[in-house]
Amino acid sequence: MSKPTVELTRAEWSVIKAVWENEPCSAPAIQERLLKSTSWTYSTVRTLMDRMVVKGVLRARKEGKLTIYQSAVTRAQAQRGELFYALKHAFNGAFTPMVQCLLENNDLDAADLEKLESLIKAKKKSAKK
Amino acid sequence: MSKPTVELTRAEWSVIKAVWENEPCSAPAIQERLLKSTSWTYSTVRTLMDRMVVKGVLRARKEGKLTIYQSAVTRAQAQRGELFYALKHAFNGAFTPMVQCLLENNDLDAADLEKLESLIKAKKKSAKK
DNA sequence: TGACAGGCTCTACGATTGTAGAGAATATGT
DNA sequence: ACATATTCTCTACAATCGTAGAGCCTGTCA
Repeated sequence: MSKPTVELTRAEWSVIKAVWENEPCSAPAIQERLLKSTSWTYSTVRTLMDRMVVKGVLRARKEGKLTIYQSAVTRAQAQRGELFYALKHAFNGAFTPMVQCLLENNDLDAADLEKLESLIKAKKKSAKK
Repeated sequence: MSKPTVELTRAEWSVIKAVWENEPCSAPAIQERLLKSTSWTYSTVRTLMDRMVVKGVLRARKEGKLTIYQSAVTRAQAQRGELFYALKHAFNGAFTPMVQCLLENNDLDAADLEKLESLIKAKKKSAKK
């Protein structure tokens, strides 16, 4: 009953990240926020946001003349969507090769590796229960 | 000097996977191959493949009247591209949260977890060296 | 020699994505 | 009452993506 897998385009990712960090917020606020990274005009941002409302990833409400937006999907949901997309298409759903690819292509320091190990241990415990 | 991050669309993923399993191969062969899953016509597949040549993810050569295709990127390259896209956009490049998300949202059995642990151990060793 | 089959080339068309301008509406300070 | 600034609405447009039809070539088999 929660959104069936969320899918965001590149531009939409920029927007929703800004929204998560500011919500509830207006379109001009988001445009401001994104200026450094994107130099998009108000029109551009607004168009994106309205399309996202249609897609159901943002929600909009009118407050006087201002339109106030907030996210309709959580960061975790969106992350899952993105990750599962990759998992499904690139790795045919195979989990381990995916992690393997991740491990092989990143410079992880000892601390990262420790962290991962403990995550796995925790997972083991909860699974075993 | 290898391709600067590969990006494939959904349809292109289907095609290139079929190519990897058949190359070198002709467009009709790929169409055949994909019929079960997609029921795309020859035209569709051919168009996709030619666009992929332009993008540089396939390579084509003429053999008599037949056009023979093969991949210009490896599976690993493409997987990396997809994964890094997700890593960058959804996780702002943060590795651990990504793995965490993976762990939290999949049913992994004990064997999977063992496998992961040993991957990490191996990585630790090679890093430390 | 004429009908097929298989492959090819060219063109198309609607949907989505990235990007934005023009002009209306409204509030605000003077 | 007016100039200004802010926000909004509407419309647009090129690029990419998913999908495919129409018609041309050529080898082959009766």
